Amino acid sequence: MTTSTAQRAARAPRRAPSEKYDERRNQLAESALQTLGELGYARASLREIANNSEFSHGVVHYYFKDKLELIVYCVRYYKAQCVTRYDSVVADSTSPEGLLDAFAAKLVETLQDEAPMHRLWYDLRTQSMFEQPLREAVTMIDKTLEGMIWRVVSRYAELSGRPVAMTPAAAYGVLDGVFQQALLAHISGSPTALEDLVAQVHGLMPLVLAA
Amino acid sequence: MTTSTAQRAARAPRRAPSEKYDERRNQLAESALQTLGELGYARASLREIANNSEFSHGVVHYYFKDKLELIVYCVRYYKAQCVTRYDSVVADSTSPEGLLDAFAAKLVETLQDEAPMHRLWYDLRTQSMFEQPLREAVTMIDKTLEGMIWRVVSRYAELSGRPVAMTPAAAYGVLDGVFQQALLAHISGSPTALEDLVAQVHGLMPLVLAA
DNA sequence: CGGGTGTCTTGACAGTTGTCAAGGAAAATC
DNA sequence: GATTTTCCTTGACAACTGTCAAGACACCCG
Repeated sequence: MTTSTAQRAARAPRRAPSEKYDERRNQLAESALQTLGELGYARASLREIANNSEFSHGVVHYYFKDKLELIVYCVRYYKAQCVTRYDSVVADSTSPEGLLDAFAAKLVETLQDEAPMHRLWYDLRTQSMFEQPLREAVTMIDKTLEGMIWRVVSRYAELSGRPVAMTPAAAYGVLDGVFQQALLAHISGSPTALEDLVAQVHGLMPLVLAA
Repeated sequence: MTTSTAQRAARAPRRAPSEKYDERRNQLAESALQTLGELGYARASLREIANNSEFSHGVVHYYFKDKLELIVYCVRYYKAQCVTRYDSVVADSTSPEGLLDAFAAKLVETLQDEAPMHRLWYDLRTQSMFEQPLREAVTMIDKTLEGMIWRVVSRYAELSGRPVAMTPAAAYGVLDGVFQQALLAHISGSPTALEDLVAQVHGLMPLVLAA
């Protein structure tokens, strides 16, 4: 009775016409991600999110139980766009130097074009240190990103004919650290942030391989 | 007229009895840091901060113009406790292995004992990607931390008789990345987070030196 | 065409937030 | 001891938040 939305969320999605339901959820998620990327997790209210969509603020509770459910859905939705980001780099490269150049170029490209999304990700990951409900989704994505980096690194090792000298977690931590630094520098307006990142990655990648 | 606090903040601190003024500011800052470390930047309200002190919520505007001025003051105040953290490691070590062990132990110690402060720092640094007013203070501290790491790394190189193979920024980014990862894992309850950090640091530090 | 269901808007609620003014208490000054 | 200055509390304000109920609109099936 109070539950038209709850029933909806619980029951299996209505067969024929209700990809529309999931479609709306994704539409909401995309608007939300844009607003979240602009304002950050804390300052992005449901009304602001709805304002940046073509709907009104009440509609969120028709498609999502909570603000948290929306956020978590957004995070997972966002993940789908990330995982394959460097697959072409891995697939198309035929030499270690080529892979390195392509990888660095791709890093710079996404840092430039999707800076709001990246800072949102770091925001959410940090917030998960304060809010347990976020932790599961964040941990899952973090593992996914670690795997993504690991595919690049191990392909790089393969092309170099040398084994990787560290664990997947360490390789991810190292590269994530310099990427995060470059993101902050770039958002702060540093004109050399992008080239610095390229230089750092070129300097770092050989070090992840064993002598 | 509306400005008893503004005058106060602007004019040079009253000579004799008014280290009390700065003392209160520091007292407020310490309470605020504790609350901020517990709740994070977004959820730490001025009332909550004041509740965790021995004062009432209105007093904040007597000593600080803004919430932001309080936060920035806290960040700078916090910095003072950080910079010298590894100085003893640098001063007391006589061999590369000894320095490495002492450094890793210190990292684990602070990760364990001051986890809320560390997640607050990462929170504030991330928030500075959304709020320009935070950026200046954050950038300043980040540079300070970079210098702190650089002193460790270059001392390590000195003891090893080999030059450092990367820039201060890169070395800081790398170590900060793995530390942040370990912090998240530790807060998430991973029982191996601390030993993993030790292992990663031991594996990583030799790589920052040139062959 | 009329009833019914899915979709969305509107308006309201209780709670919280930063901010500040008015005033009391305490301390310092004369 | 009286008065001024410093310090702190109290209470209020407007704005904003997540949440949800009541109802309007549109669409489809009988």
